[in-house]
Amino acid sequence: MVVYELSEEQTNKVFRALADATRRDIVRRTLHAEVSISELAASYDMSFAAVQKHVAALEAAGLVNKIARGRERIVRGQPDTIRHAQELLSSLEDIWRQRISRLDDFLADETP
Amino acid sequence: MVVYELSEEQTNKVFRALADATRRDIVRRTLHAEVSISELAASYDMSFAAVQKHVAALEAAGLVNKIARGRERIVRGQPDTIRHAQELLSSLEDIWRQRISRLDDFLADETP
DNA sequence: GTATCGTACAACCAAATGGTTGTATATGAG
DNA sequence: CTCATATACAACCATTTGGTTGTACGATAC
Repeated sequence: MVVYELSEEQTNKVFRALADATRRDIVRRTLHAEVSISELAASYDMSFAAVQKHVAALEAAGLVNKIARGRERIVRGQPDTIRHAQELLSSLEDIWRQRISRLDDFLADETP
Repeated sequence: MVVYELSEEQTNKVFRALADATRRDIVRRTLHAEVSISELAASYDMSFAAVQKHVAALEAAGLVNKIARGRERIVRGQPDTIRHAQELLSSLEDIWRQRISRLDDFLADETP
């Protein structure tokens, strides 16, 4: 049930974007409800421009998108991209599980 | 069913470590089978020291560990840490699902 | 023993990252 | 219209990252 393939470069961006507590918090908040950039900026101890850059990194990764509403930009989380990241991690776990089951087979063969 | 809590800093390291194609490949290979650092280094178009640094980043993130075997260091993937990352992503997805179900409730209320 | 292999680690470098301030521009309020 | 708000974006800076080469050292092969 593979949905879409992310390029290596896109995958890098997704994980890179998630490797920062502020950005993870922005993702949480924008998945929970629609928030403007200035509302986000009010929450963090950094400049508006810094928050803007974090949102831009998340947008480039496809983890959020922005829509114009009046003079505000509403940031919305993109659950699909999170699912892509989950699928990649699941595929890693599958590799492990296959190894375990290979080991089980081996043991079943060797110890009759 | 929370297993362990990763500190923010550890979480950063995990996602940062996964934000690189070479490192993701190392994780895949070390989950599949035990591999020495020099075996890994032979696969990538970069110096031994560069691969060593990638392994060190993965080790600091808890995504692999190293054991000594003779003069070799065997690198082994750590599926538990991958599971931690998955749980974090799942918690983000849950936020989204809760929002959808709140929206459903609202619609059920408003449209009798 | 000596030579070689596998690893560790330091020093160095260019590029990317994560923050800042400052300026410009469009929208909404009064 | 004027003023304040929300955003965009450039320029700048310190730190981190991702690579390099070189040196050192323990373990194995011969």
